[in-house]
Amino acid sequence: MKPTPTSSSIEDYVKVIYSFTEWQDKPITSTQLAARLGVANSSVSEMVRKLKDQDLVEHEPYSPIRLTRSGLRLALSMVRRHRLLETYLVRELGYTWDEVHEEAELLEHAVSETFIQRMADKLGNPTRDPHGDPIPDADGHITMPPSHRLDELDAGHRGRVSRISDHNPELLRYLDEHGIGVDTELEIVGRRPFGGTLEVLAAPAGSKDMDRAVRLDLGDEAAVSLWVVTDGSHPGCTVQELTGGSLMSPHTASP
Amino acid sequence: MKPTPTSSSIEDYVKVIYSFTEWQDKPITSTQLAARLGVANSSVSEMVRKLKDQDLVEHEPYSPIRLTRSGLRLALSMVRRHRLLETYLVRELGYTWDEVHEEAELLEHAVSETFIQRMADKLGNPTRDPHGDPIPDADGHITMPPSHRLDELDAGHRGRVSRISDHNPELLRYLDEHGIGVDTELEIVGRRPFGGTLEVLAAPAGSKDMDRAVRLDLGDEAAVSLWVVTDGSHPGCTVQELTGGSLMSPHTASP
DNA sequence: CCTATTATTTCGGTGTACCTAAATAAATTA
DNA sequence: TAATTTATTTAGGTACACCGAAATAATAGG
Ligand SMILES: [Mn+2]
Ligand SMILES: [Mn+2]
Ligand SMILES: [Mn+2]
Ligand SMILES: [Mn+2]
Repeated sequence: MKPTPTSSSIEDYVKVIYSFTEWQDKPITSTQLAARLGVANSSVSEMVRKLKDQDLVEHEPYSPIRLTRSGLRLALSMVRRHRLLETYLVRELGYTWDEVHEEAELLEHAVSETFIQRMADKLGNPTRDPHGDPIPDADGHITMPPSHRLDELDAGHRGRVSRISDHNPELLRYLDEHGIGVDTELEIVGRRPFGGTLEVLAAPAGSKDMDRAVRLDLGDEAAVSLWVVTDGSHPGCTVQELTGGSLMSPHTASP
Repeated sequence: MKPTPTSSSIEDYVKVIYSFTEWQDKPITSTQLAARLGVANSSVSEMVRKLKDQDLVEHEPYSPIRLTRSGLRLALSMVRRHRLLETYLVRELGYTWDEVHEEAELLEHAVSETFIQRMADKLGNPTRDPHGDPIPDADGHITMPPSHRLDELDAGHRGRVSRISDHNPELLRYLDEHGIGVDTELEIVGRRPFGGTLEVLAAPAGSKDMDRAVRLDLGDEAAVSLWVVTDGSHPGCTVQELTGGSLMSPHTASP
């Protein structure tokens, strides 16, 4: 419960801890966190102790790591920064969706709260980034569409692409070349068992019937990176991730 | 002569060393460098040793510090980054000229070379920042207008404001409120001796005659922060600061 | 239930960029 | 010139964010 001097490392740790539970509910372990951050396990142990001192995470030795309320606040502010930056880079500076993640990963730690606000205003307060990920608002509210990972869906199902993991630029370029992007309509034709390819029909955003759809085989990496909302699921629920107070606190007096 | 792993500290040191000689020719001393960076003298001694190892500066103990050719290259790339960012913030995100310096001071270390290029393209490759400072082009060429500091000019002289030091936001706001900005026409009416105020007439950019000009007293801090080109001086000389190679080298493979 | 494997933490150590205090060189002044 | 003042460097130490290797806890297999 120290006075919380933040740093880009702390920001990244907290953001990764948050991201892990964004689309499923198991909390992250030390080893998983290390893998995602590209650091040694021992580094995570030390940093988690520090995060706990600063009341950003809950943690008992040898058990998974959970964000506290103020950790969640910081995480959401970083996620907001990251996704707004990605959106800005695409809309205002002509970046493609496979270029933005890396750039945003650094910029998110360097821009001021003022910058974020001006950017959000200029963009009209968008609610989805270029990969379909929801952008938390300035108060920490975030709307999660009820999505399913493509590899968990059976043949015959249809859906609209709601998000695509942005961590592999090559995959993004591949999908783009084959006409798959946010809001693309997909139908699962069939699947080869035991982690083989997934056969899908893809039609551009908005096409309700699959006439002009393209047939495509997707490998495992694509299948676990694509999320869809199935027809007839509820429109999306606003998750009140935080109550009270805006997100700007940790960054108003940063450096 | 090490393989040059750069860092934001190194970038700031080199940039400050460069800036010191941008408008006069004495090289910077250890103490002056420490003062401008806001660090202890001892920190400068250590860092200068490292800069010398990396062939970014020339330095003999107890003597002033000079950039080498590759130090100058790095410095110009940082100055370009800083000034393009300031220009972008004003033109695209509605910042005022007193807000941009601090923001650019951090962003300059975080943006990629791609970001710089896209920004420069969008702005139409500007050659002056919001404070009138010249922006080096991508090859390290920079055009310095033949400017004089206002406090070095005698009564009766006229000139056009070519640059205003951007380090004091309060001063920038003050000058702005009183109608002084880049390209304002100034005439020195008189001065109180011994560091007193300087009395000037100020007319908006473009006004050739001083009829609608405003009378104003400027204190010492304002006088040393304002630079003017006097009527009838040559139009400005392109200084070939670097020959061969573009500036992008140190940043293409940063983190 | 004991053992082997795996997960996690602890320990000792590194590089960067700072700091204060002490030592030394250079420049002034008497 | 000698003494004093000022500038600069060196010495010793801190915080941060890492690392590999060793120790320890948890889990899984027999
Ligand atoms: Mn990051
Ligand atoms: Mn994204
Ligand atoms: Mn800087
Ligand atoms: Mn400027």
